[in-house]
Amino acid sequence: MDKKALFDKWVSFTTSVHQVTHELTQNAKSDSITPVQYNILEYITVSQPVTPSEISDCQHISMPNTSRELKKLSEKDLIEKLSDTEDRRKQYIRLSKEGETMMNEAFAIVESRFQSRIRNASKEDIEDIERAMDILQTKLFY
Amino acid sequence: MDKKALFDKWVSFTTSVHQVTHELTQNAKSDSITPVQYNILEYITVSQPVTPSEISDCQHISMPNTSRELKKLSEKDLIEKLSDTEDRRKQYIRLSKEGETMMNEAFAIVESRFQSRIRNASKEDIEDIERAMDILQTKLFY
DNA sequence: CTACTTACTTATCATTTGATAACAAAACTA
DNA sequence: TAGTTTTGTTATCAAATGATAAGTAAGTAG
Repeated sequence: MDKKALFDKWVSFTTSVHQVTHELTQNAKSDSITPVQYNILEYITVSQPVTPSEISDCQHISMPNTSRELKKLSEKDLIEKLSDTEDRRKQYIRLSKEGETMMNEAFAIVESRFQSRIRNASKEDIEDIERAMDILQTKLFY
Repeated sequence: MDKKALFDKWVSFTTSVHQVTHELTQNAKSDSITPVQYNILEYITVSQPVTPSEISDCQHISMPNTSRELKKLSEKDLIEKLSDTEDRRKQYIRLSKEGETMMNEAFAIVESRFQSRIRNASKEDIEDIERAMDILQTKLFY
């Protein structure tokens, strides 16, 4: 297989990943937050504590818009802001108790859908899947 | 590894896929179309000819909004609408010459970024990547 | 032929998102 | 200390997106 064919395969593969991700995550989030807010919360969940700048960089949202959305999340009591004691310009963002509860619920829905998707997979299948994800994450999606 | 751990790995994996996809595709599209319009064109590109209903289903856009965006793409001469001769309610959407040119340019940018990402991969790496994508597409992202 | 369904369109409205300018406060640097 | 950079905020505006109601035209079923 030449490199052009590998690219085509990559296109098809990523399309499938996006498709399935959408299936598993749709309607999992609470209606009280917007899609962008959910993405931010998801990022905070796996990376906390994070600064607004990091959120801005990783989620590709401008600082003013990041600040606005964080303010809204804060007003909804889903996150907490802590000032860095060293550099008082910086803030550390964490999920609040409520935010954690909300994200746990969302993740539980997604996980149950995920588990039912692999319900019929054999032990060998699971190991194959695991290995394949490791390979791709190391060699392609680093 | 238990199934919970596999789920965690899946979360991390899909996050990476989305991250890298974003890197490779950012600014590849023409400024004259919106992100949603690009997604629609991308779908048409790989699946043409398609009906508005199929676009609506697969891209998760309501029929009224799909219709609106297709109208805009049509006004920009990027797509062509053909009525089905059998069932005259149906339409078949295809890229126009201009639409193809635009999508070819976008894909060329993405592909060159993709190729430079795997520039350092050995022949074995390429084969591993290829196999891993096959496995995941068959067993997980079907 | 009538009623119902399907495929798509038009119009309208509210919300979300993205972009920009202007600002403030803290930290760094020469 | 004066000027610069970093980090974040506020305000404002335009564009993109999502949702809904109402309508048309073609096909289908009784």
